[in-house]
Amino acid sequence: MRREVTLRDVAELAGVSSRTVSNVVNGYANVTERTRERVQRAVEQLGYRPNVLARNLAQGRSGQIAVVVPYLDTPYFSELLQSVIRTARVSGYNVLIDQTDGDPEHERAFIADGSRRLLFDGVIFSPLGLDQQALASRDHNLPLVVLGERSSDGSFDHVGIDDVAASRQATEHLIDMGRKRIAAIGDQPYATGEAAQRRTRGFREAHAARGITPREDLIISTPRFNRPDGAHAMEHLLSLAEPPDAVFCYSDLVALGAIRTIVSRGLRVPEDVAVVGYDDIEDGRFSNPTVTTISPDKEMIAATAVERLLLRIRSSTPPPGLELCAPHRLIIRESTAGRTPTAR
Amino acid sequence: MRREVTLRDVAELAGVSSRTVSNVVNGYANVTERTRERVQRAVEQLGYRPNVLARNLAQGRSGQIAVVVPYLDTPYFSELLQSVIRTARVSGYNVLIDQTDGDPEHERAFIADGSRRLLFDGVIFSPLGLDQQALASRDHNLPLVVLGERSSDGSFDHVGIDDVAASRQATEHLIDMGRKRIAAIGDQPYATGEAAQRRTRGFREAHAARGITPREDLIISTPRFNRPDGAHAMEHLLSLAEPPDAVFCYSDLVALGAIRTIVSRGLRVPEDVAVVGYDDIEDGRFSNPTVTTISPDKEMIAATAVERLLLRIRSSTPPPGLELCAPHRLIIRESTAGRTPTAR
DNA sequence: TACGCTTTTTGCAGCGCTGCAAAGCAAAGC
DNA sequence: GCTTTGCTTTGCAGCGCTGCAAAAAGCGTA
Repeated sequence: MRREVTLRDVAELAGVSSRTVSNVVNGYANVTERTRERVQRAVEQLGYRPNVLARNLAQGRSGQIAVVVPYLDTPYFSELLQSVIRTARVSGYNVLIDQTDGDPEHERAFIADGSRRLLFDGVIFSPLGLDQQALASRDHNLPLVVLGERSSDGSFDHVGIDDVAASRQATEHLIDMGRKRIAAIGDQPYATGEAAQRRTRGFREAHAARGITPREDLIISTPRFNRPDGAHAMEHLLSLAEPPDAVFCYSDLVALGAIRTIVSRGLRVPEDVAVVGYDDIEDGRFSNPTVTTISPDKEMIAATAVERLLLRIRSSTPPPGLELCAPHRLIIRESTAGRTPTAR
Repeated sequence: MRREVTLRDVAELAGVSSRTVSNVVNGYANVTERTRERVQRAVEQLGYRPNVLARNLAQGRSGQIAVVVPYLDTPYFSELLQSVIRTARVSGYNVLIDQTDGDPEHERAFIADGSRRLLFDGVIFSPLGLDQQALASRDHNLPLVVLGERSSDGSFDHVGIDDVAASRQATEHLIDMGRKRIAAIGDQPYATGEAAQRRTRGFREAHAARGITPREDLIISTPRFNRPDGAHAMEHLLSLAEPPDAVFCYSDLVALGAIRTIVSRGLRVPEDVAVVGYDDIEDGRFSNPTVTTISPDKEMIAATAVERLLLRIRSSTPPPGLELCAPHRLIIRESTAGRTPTAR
């Protein structure tokens, strides 16, 4: 493997200093057209490519941002990641992705122990196993934007949607269609379940607003928000003496799992049990039945997260940590409204 | 922000040379216990963390591998990526992920133009828009493993399953359950559609093996393998004078889209139309009905790809490019077998 | 022609680490 | 006592690029 062409090689051929070549390559101002052309020609002739590693070291930055999510195969995250990658690319950043499996140690390693620090200039982080306190004890020099769980403590930005309002809206939709026994699947009544708890709060607020008392035995906890969890929880609910006639699920995956259980018991959605999900993943737009859901504006969440992170990376004095709220809307589909002739 | 602690700082405190500290930090042999301890203590006292950027430059490698896929939100890829990340991590590699949206220019940039070269030591690549020829004109110094499309030209490894055999098996299953008019959704009769063409070949072979002539108008091309494509193709098929009574779909997403269309027309799966998919993504295990599918051994594909890539990275003389075949099996579910619990 | 000012180009000193080869040193052999 | 052998430790020269500050070159004006 022949030695790589360096700045110096180009400089020699073009008859200028290596610093000038660097200036041309990086598009700095204050280079005469004549010089620029000469250098350009030498660059092409030698097939010069900047050495990213050397540049990184000299600049003390890597041009990469990391996105850390619990599970990559969760459609919500992969759809979100897609937008993050596109947005970051526009600003010249590569995206380094890692999944933690929700393991607190692994999550901690990413934002605290600095072993990989410098490999990325900032992190967009979706915690699952780390509580507020662990999050606070992180490396404070690391620009950080948090998604989903945890609210900001002022030292980082948090991007999400208004979970309480969204959940309330979803629940009110079920109440308003005349359902009397509404279940909730996905509560997580412990330190790391902030988002789940916000959704439960919205669920309760909706009941309160309509003057109803929710049945506590219909609020089901699940360890994660995936299909098996939903299927399992629904089995339990259907085995009750007075099973629910509607379910608010804290993710579309949970909803799909629940629907699967309902249908395989020979019951109908929405006639026997109406179902609302959360996240608006593509699955829910093509399932049978299609799933009514809370649709967060993922594009905006991704764009906002990247934008805030780059701002943090670029500013010498860290900007204040903001609580940023993206819009959401309730999308009504078959799982609460009966079948329509053609899929949409 | 205080200056980072360097090797030299540690060396000074421990009273040894910086090279020795380096040796200790990297766990090289031939360091006396006494020295090791002394250095270790200094490292901890100062909170020293190696500077990855500097190490990368000095070593001329980055410790990262890139995985390039067309679409991150395709469950098949995100499930596969999950395994790749886990496997790579064990060997001390970070995974840099990028999606190309199937854009040939973008794909090319990754494996040919070297602008990001050095940022990763090797690439696991799932091409979509690049044909065999474009693939051949890549940077041959870049260790490469290809997934899915394209077979190896001897200069890189290709990992996949036996598409022809799998497709044949899926189609035979439909024939053997007595279906007469079997459609195929997902053919791509152009240079970049190798995998699709292999599946079509298997589809034809199955017919030939049973002495049947497939109806050409039931072989439908689709630009991609996603839900909308499947839904759309199915609409066309159902509008035919003699619509099919079975469909072999080239991905589970296509199958889910097709099923959605069938069901929303008031027809039943599998009674009116039986459906087989490909990939065995989680969606198909919880959909209504669940989807019969070809299940590639994703764990093994991921493990093999990473293993071969690391081998390439580590060897000075490039090993021969192999054609590696992971096992698969046909998993029969409701979409070809009727509902399990309570039929409706 | 000289002077002050702006624009362009240059030289050099690192960034923090590792490869290489030589130096140091202790135990073993003559 | 002196050389040989084998393990430890060291010094130094980069890796290829950019930040900084100073030098050089233009340029308009006195």
